[in-house]
Amino acid sequence: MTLSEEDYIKTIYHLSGGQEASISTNAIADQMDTKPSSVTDMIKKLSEKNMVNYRKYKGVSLTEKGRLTALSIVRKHRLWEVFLVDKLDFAWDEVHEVAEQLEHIKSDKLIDKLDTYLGNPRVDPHGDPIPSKDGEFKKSVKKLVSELPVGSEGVCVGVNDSSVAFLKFLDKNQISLGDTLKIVEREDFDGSMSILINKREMRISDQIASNLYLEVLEKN
Amino acid sequence: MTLSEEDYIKTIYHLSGGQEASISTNAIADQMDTKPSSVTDMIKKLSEKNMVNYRKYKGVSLTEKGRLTALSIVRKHRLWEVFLVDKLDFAWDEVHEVAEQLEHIKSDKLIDKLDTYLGNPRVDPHGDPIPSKDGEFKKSVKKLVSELPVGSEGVCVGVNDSSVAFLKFLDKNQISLGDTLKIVEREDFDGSMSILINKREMRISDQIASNLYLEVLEKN
DNA sequence: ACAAATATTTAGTTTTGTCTAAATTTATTT
DNA sequence: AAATAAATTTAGACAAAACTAAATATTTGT
Repeated sequence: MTLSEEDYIKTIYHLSGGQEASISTNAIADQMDTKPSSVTDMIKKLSEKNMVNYRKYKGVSLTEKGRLTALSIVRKHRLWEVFLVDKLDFAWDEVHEVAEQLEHIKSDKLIDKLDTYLGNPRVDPHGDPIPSKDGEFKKSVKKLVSELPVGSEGVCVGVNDSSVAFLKFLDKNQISLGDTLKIVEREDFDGSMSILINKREMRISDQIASNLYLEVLEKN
Repeated sequence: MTLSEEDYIKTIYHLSGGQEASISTNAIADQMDTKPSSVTDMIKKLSEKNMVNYRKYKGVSLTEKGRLTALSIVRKHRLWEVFLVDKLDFAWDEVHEVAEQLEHIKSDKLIDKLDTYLGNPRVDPHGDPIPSKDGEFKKSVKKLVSELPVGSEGVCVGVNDSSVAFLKFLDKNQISLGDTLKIVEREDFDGSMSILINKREMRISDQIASNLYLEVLEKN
C-alpha cells in the first residue's frame, strides 16, 4: 500500500460512515481536494487490488479487505492521537495533522507496543473508538451527561450551553474537552451526581450535567 | 524537502563522516542501493536548492544549509530510537528500520515535546550523540571501560573478548549492549571499579572493564 | 604519455500520481 | 421523451524519481 492509496481507502471509509454505502467520485475528489479524474484513476488501481468494488459511473464501496485496511489505518491514527495527548501533552484539537503523518508508519510491532504502552485505550481524545487489531470496534454516540446511566464512561466533547458563566465554571473546575469522565453515583432527589474527571472525584449539579456532552461507546 | 531528498542528504552526511569531504556519485549509489545516474539527477536538484556544492565529475559536499538539514534528520532519528527503546521496550538493535520512517515526520512541535518527554537525552541507544535543535553536537568515541576516568558515562556498545564465559558473565549480571553505564569509583590497587549500570550499582574487576566497550561523548 | 579501466553524466524511458480538456454517461427538467 | 445539466470517464500531458544504454571524463598502469 502506498501512502496515496492509504489516503484514498481512509477517505472512502470515512465517507461511507460505517455503512456499505456507494461513494461517488466527486465526493471523494471534494474530500481529498483533488480532481474527479484523478479519483477515477486511483479507484481503478484499488479495484485491481480488490480493495474496492467498482462499477463504472456507479461509485465505489470498500471490499472486506478494504474495510480491514481502513480500520488498521484508523487504529493507528487514533492510537497516535492518544500518545500525543496523553504522553506528549498536546491539546486534543492540535493532534490531527501530526497523526495524519504517523498513521502511515509501517510496523505491526510498533503499533502493538504502542497500544500496550498507552494501556490499550478504547477511545481517542475526541471520544472516537479505536478499532482492535483484528478490526473489531464499537460505535460511539454523543450524549448529555444527564442522559447516561451510572457507571458510564466517556470523553467530554462539547457543550450545549456555551454561555460565559458555564464555560467559566468548566474552566474553574479544570474540565476541558478531551477529558475522560465517569459517572460514579447519581442522587435521585435532585439529579446531581458525583463523577470522576481525569481520575479526580467531584460533584456536579443536574444543570451542569445537562449541558455537557460525552462521547461514549455503545453497549452492543 | 521530499522524503527522497532527505534520504540523499542524510546519506551524504553519513558518508562525509562529519568532515567537509567530497563524496563520489558511486559511493552514494552504493550506499543507497540505487544507480549512479539516479544520483546525478538528484544531486543536480539538491544543488539547485543550495543543499550541496556540486562540480561535475568532482563529487559533492554539503553546504551549511545541507549540513543543518542533515543534523535535524539525525536528531529526529536518534530521538525516536530512544523513544522506541526506553518507552516501548524495543531492543537496541531492532529500532533502526522504524526510526528510518519516523525521522521523516514533519512537526517541530512534535520533536520538541518528544525531546522533553524523553528527558533531553544526549545519546541514542547505540551511544551515538543526538544533535541539539540548533545543530550542535558532541562527537562520540568508543573506548574500553578500563581506559576511562572516574565519572565517565556512556553506552555499552561492544565486547573485546567474546568468549562464552564473558558473555555468560554479562548475561548473569544483566548487562546488555545498549545499557547506560557510569563509572562511580576506581580502586587503584587492583583496577576494579564500582559502576552504575542502568541505575543499579555493582562492582566489576579490571578484567571485565578491559573487555567492555563504551561509547562516550568527547569532552571538547 | 597513452591506452585501458573506471567513474560520471547525458539522453531517452518508465512508473506513480496528478492534471486539463474532451467525450461519454447518467440525472433532471420541462 | 427530448433537451439540458451534472457527473464521470477517457485521452493525452506532466513532474518526480527511478532506470538502461550510450557517451564522455577522469584515473590508473605501464
